[in-house]
Parts: sequence; structure tokens; C-alpha cells
Amino acid sequence: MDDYYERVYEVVKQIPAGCVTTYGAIAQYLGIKSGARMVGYALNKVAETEIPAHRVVNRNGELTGKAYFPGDTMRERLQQEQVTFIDDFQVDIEAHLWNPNEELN
DNA sequence: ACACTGACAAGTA
DNA sequence: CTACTTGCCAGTG
Repeated sequence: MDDYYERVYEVVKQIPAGCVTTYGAIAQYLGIKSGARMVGYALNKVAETEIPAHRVVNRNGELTGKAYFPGDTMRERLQQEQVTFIDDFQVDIEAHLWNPNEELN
């Protein structure tokens, strides 16, 4: 177990409500070039934890990981955060995009 | 050590 | 926007 997952978790947990981000944004924040796959892989293992993985979508704004959540939990939760949906399982990524690199804490 | 899979991204057509 | 190809890294058998 490398610290890789830890980085992903910390970043995802910092995503403000009503905002979404992409795997690529997280990957870049971690300094990876194409670790987007690893990000999704890591989130899969924490889909049932306190990690708000539902705020992480792919570059197309699609809720790719909805299948790993019970029922439509992912979609409904985002809607509760007032996230704009342009489709039942696709959010307006450009309207709610949150980039961790701009936070830089 | 080898092969396959995976919540993907970026580029090109 | 869609469809196809390449790259990339970790986990599992």
C-alpha cells in the first residue's frame, strides 16, 4: 500500500459541496501524468467510506462510478448538493468544476 | 516474471 | 458531440 491512495482521499475530501472535479485534475494535483485510472481505482475501494467520491466524475462529466454506489445514491446526492445535471447521469462539469491545483492549501 | 483488467485522459478524425 | 488509438500505473490471477 503506497501513500498514493492517501493523496487521492485527502484531495477528494477537500472537494466543497456543490462542486465536482475530474480524475485528471486529481491526477495532475498528485503530479501524475495519466494516473487518472489509479484515482478511480482508489476511489472504488473507498466508495463505502467517508470519502465523497460521488463528486468525482470523468472528463465528460459522466458519473462513471455510479455503478459502485447503491442505487442512484451518487446522482441523488449530487442533486442534493445543487449540482446541475445535463442528463440523468451526467453533470454540468464546466459549471461546477473544482480544481485542487487552484486551492493549493 | 507474464498477462489482463480497470470509476481515465488526451489526441486525432 | 461521437468513435478510435495510445499511454499510464496498480492490483490480481
